[in-house]
Amino acid sequence: MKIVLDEFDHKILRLLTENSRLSYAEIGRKISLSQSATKERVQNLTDTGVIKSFTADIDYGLLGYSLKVIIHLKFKNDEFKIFIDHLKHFPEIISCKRITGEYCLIAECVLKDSAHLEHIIDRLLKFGIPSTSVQLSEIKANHFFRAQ
Amino acid sequence: MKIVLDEFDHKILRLLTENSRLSYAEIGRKISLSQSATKERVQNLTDTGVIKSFTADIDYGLLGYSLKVIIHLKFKNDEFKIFIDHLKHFPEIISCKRITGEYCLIAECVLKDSAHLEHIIDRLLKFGIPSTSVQLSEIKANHFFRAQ
DNA sequence: TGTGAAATTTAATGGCG
DNA sequence: CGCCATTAAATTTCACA
Repeated sequence: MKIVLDEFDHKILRLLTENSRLSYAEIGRKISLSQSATKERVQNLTDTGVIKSFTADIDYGLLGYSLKVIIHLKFKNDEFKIFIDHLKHFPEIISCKRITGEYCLIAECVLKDSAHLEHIIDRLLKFGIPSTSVQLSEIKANHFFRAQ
Repeated sequence: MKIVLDEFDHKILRLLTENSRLSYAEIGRKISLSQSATKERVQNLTDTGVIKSFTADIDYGLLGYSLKVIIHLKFKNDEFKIFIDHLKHFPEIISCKRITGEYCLIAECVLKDSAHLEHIIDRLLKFGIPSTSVQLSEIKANHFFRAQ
């Protein structure tokens, strides 16, 4: 199944990716479409699942969690499933994806300092083998890609 | 600098992380705060930078880009800077972070198929050495973390 | 900071091209 | 599908606690 979008839909997706709190009226003005037509399209995009969710990006550094790390995790056989069941006990892990390769999970983790990191690593070692990289800077974040 | 939030702010952050299009009135009802006080707080959270942005998450698979990969990139010396200048010519790369370790950049890339992937890898090889993992599933995505 | 009220702007719906 | 018109709801601003 492939959903084909027109120019209006693409513009809406771009605008909402850049600022998801724009009003329908505001979006409509920017793309020269009435407010009701804009609302209808946004509704369709969410109903079909093209827009998975509207979210806020938070700067955890400002809240005292200035260490952001990427943790790759390696497991024996299918033991990663056990870890996934325990993910809820790792609130510091704000995202986690399963990927191919030796390290089958990749997680983003938000931490106070290196002591906090050590504590998390100790806990992770009960499930698998972690490999940690410190995130230095964010070069591109959730950029909109215009599907052709 | 560390910003300390109270219970109201944390609840607002959680609600907006889960659905950034909630109205102030709706948020206010959920946390038992007037709509104007809620608006004031959301404003403060964005003005101080605690909320970096409001965005939409898009399902590129539904638009024909069903292959999502994580590409790690290795460079000689500081040649990664040259690549960063060319990032704008890689719209398929929707996020890119600088990290510590052998592979100093990690990018999320949205692709049509393996032919598309091959093409991207060929282009990346002009800048550095890529290592690619296919994203299998998203286990946790942009989860809210309640800073203590 | 928070509340409540008034004026302005949006959202939501239904009828029509 | 999109526009317009209408009603309900939300936003914005401000005075006051």
